[in-house]
Amino acid sequence: MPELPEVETTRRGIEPHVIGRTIAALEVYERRLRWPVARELPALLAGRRIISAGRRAKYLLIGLEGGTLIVHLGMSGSLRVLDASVPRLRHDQYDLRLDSGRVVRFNDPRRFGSLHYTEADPAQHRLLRDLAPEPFDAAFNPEYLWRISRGRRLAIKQLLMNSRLVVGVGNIYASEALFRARIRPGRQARRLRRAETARLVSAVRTVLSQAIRVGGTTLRDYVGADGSPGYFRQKLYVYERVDQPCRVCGTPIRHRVQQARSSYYCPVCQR
DNA sequence: ATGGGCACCTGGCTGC
DNA sequence: TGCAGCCAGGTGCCCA
Repeated sequence: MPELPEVETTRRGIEPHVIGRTIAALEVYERRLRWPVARELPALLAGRRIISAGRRAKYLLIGLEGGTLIVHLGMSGSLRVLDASVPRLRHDQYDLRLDSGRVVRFNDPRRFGSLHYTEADPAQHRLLRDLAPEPFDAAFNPEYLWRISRGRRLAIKQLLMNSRLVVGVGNIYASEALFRARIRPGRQARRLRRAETARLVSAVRTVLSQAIRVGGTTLRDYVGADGSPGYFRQKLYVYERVDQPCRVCGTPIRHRVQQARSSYYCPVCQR
């Protein structure tokens, strides 16, 4: 998916177009996403004003008067702001039509994305309530990572990608953060030393914020709200660079499969 | 409690 | 050219 930087880029992209706007209609063309889009949603949303565009982990939170839309982009989803006259394409599943004449259009070839709506506190929604602290919050700190990694036999990369423990980091940024922290992806979490947990917290924050700065990483499907790709791919140190020279020491980058996901690392820089 | 494996779905690429 | 097989940015759920 879109990982945190891509979701944040999307949030920033739609924000100026949606704040203060009223929803003219929600038009659902394909209800079958990861969970079926609720049939009653269009009737619930019509006429509501949008007051905020937020994010929690990889979820976009579109705040309305009296409720919140919870949007997930899955692996291949994107949200774009378009003129309502732009013809729909394959895999466009819904349009949030605004009173400005524009639409926020959701497209997701794999349909792993989702759309939920709640009138309660979104933080208490079942998809959000057990999420770990945001990476840029003070609560995500070396002490926190130290504490949650104690006694854990799973690989540190798996820990980074478990949203109950760390949020926002997916397969690309897990490999990239571990490279920057000089830790091999397969190391057991409980084997990390204090200094390493500190380096890793800082590496997660750095890599996410650098990626946000250039609009995220586009491998295939991802585009921002204006349709443009993210440029962080050019800054990747290890992801999808198997056999290419490490940008730090020149050693060929290695690839291994962990829990059916590709991991990339430098065998010299990372220990 | 923890951790691993599967499922959901489509498309693009590789190799026979 | 056709097609089988594999891989892809996520994550909830089930099982041991």
